[in-house]
Amino acid sequence: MSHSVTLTTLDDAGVAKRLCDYDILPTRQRVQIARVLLAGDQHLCADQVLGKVKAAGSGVSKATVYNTLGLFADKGILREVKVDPNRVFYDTNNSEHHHFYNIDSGELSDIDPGRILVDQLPEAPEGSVIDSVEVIIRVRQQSIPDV
Amino acid sequence: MSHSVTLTTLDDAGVAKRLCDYDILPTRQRVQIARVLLAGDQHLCADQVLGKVKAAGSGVSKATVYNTLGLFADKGILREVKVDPNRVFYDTNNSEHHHFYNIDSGELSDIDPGRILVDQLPEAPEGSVIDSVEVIIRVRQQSIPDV
DNA sequence: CTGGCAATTTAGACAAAGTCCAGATTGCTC
DNA sequence: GAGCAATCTGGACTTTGTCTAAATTGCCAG
Repeated sequence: MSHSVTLTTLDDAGVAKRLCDYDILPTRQRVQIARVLLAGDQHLCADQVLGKVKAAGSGVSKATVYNTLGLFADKGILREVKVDPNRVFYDTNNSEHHHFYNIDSGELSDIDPGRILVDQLPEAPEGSVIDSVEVIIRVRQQSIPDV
Repeated sequence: MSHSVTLTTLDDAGVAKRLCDYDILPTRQRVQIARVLLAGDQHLCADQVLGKVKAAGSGVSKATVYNTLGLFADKGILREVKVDPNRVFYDTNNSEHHHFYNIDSGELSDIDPGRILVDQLPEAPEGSVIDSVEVIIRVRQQSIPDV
């Protein structure tokens, strides 16, 4: 039932099937991008995905990577995380959870869902409906205390 | 005691004093930028601040606006809100609160602090300390239901 | 098979937000 | 008012992402 399982061992056919499950036509490029993404839980930005796809020897253009990541997010196979004003992260864990963002290293990590609780959600302003709730805990590298 | 009071009637001397309170040397440009910002509670991005400063007939360069907003945020006179990957918002309300972000209109609004509660804050990952906690509730324009 | 058609992909031009730099100004201090 | 540090400036540059028009692909009917 869980769709956030990620297997490094998924072959092209498996990836293609996964895409179909999400109502995505599995073109060659999409399968290649999905293979990179589904190699374990991770938080990547478009540029990193492009780099990894190219490193894997697959020719996929920048525009296609951007289009495809947007498509995947729309279809729900991954989640966009907007935490850094210069970069959108794509999270292969599409279940409900929140994030730590290390402002020094630029790294994103998941918060154990059991360890945080948002209560008393307010109503959206007149004429709007809630789309998503995101909690971002920004952390810094622990500084060495002054002696 | 509250430093988030904003007065449209603040004169240059008042703004300058305010800046000094925050340990900011009140240069001409900084006072002009502060006057725009302190004209009521608002959420502006750098571009909008630049536009307003120019509209007020004051010559201030783009670089200075960016530098100054960063400085103001560092000093705590305003807060950066990173909710949109292409834009940093500066919030003149520097007290603890969270935001609604309307993804259709691009508008940011405050959540009444009494209407939301984050509980059970998790510990930061090994070697890091919490810098800030931000809750963003993304909302959409309520769509007209299909008939 | 083969023509036709829609969806997808592509390279590269473009756009927006923000940073960087080297030189000019400003404002203190003595 | 000379010297010096801080600040400001225009403009080039960078980064992330979007757009466009043309090429490619996949698929179906005949």
